[in-house]
Amino acid sequence: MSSLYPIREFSKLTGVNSATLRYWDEIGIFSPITRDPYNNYRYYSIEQVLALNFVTTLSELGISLKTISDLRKDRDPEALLKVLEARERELDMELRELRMRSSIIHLRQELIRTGLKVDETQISVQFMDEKALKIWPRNEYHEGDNFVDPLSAFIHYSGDYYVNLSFPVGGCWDSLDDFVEQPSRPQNFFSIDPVGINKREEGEYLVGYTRGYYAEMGDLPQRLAAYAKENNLIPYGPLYTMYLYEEICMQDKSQYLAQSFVAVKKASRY
Amino acid sequence: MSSLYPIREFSKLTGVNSATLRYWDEIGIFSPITRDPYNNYRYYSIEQVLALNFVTTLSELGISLKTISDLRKDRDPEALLKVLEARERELDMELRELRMRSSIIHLRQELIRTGLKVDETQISVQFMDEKALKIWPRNEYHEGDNFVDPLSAFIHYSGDYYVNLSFPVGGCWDSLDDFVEQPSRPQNFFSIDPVGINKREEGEYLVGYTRGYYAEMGDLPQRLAAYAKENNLIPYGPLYTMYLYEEICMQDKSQYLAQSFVAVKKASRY
DNA sequence: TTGCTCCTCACGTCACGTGAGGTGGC
DNA sequence: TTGCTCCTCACGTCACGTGAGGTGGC
Repeated sequence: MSSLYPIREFSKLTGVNSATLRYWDEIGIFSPITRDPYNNYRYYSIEQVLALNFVTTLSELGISLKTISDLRKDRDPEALLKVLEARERELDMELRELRMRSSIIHLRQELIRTGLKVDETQISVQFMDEKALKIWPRNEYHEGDNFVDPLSAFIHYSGDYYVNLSFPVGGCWDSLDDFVEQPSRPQNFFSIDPVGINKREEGEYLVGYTRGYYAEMGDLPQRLAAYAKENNLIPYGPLYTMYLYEEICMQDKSQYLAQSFVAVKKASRY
Repeated sequence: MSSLYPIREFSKLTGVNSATLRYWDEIGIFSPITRDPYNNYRYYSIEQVLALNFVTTLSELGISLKTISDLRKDRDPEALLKVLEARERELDMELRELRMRSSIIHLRQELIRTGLKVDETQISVQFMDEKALKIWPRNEYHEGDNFVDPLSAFIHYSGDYYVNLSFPVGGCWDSLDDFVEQPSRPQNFFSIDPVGINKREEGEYLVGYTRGYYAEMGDLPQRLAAYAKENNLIPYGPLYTMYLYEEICMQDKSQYLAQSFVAVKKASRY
């Protein structure tokens, strides 16, 4: 005859909180092998460590106590197999989502860190790595529209394009010239999405910053253009604008921090 | 002046349930831009879609509403960065645990599927793949001990050995001969743990089954030995026993289904 | 009057954790 | 008597979801 353990000892042995053991007893999922008839103390046997382990395992797998209780009432390998198969599919989904959330966090951190270490007043030339993007459909503007109109139109239909709006969103113009001409009308929006099929190419970029609400670019277009001219740089390809600080980390809408950049090459000498 | 959306429209636009919007308003995390002074209807603006998106993103990242609310009260890039860094570390842990749970489920399924398709009465020779194991310390038996004693002794100290008891556990003997001699005293326990440093080698195995409670092996040792002899097979290496059906899927303890197997080679002809 | 959207308020959910107030045997 | 472990019962937690009962304007 093996010895019996009162609840606290059994709790230490298994690492399961006594409150949890009482709760599992109450809902009939796992009960002590015997009770003291006088004081109602719970007593567990050593073999119950193994039995308890199945319950904790299933519970840690994220299977509800209701389902576990059903499985324990009507024990059947096929029923268990079905529950496990279903749960595995769910876990697969959860894994994929967790990985996505993790990369969202990573991208946000990059933006904020850039914001923290930057000298906002300076225009500079920097090497930037290749980055996967998802470029959204071309924006259409009507009289009096600002960036909000095509953005909200798109948000309406974003489901159709498999766009995840949790990734950082930016605006892009076909060229620096377009940015100078229409600074509050990006020709496309894009999101920095690791599974995006578009690429922002690696290379040397002309980079500048400005404070202001969405699409309020101040004199940044002019400053970029002037710097390029003075330094004999030829801008080419699209101009991208990202918000480093917005809604989440700035109270004052006029203090959102935008970064704009466009690829450049040295002008040849004659 | 852009148009205003009542709660149901805003809910459709953003995919956030109206009850959730009301709750977020109540706890002060995200409120409509205005209210109708007569009937208290909530009205949201299109720009709020972007603002709401940050809240849902942070919430989907698993950041508590309390933390989000703190971040929104005192918006500061560094504070947000800290929260994101902490959350990223947590997500890393969660990812690792999810992957582990997923492999636990996978291993359990394998055992049950084997049980479902097996002819329990037959001894057979089967090819088995290599498998990672974690072999536990040598069992010590005293007078009158059965397998439960070293098992419970080990469970006491399992934390010291970094053993995860959620993986399927089996017993092993140094040889078929040892199994025949002491069928209820495995010399080691082991767990099928994908990060285990021990290996069960691939090859041809002599396999048999029996019903009974843990360590009640019936005549299985003799049946295995007899089959080997009749078929000119030489068993070598350790004998492994796994439970295909136990506690989780069998009510009747005498009906647990065990599988035992040992590597074999053909005896040479003279 | 009917139908519609919205409102507030209260209660339910899930798996416990925490504490109050009390008991039994050394 | 004190200290200890255990007991039961009730309430709190978190982020909502659901439903009851009521309002305002077409």
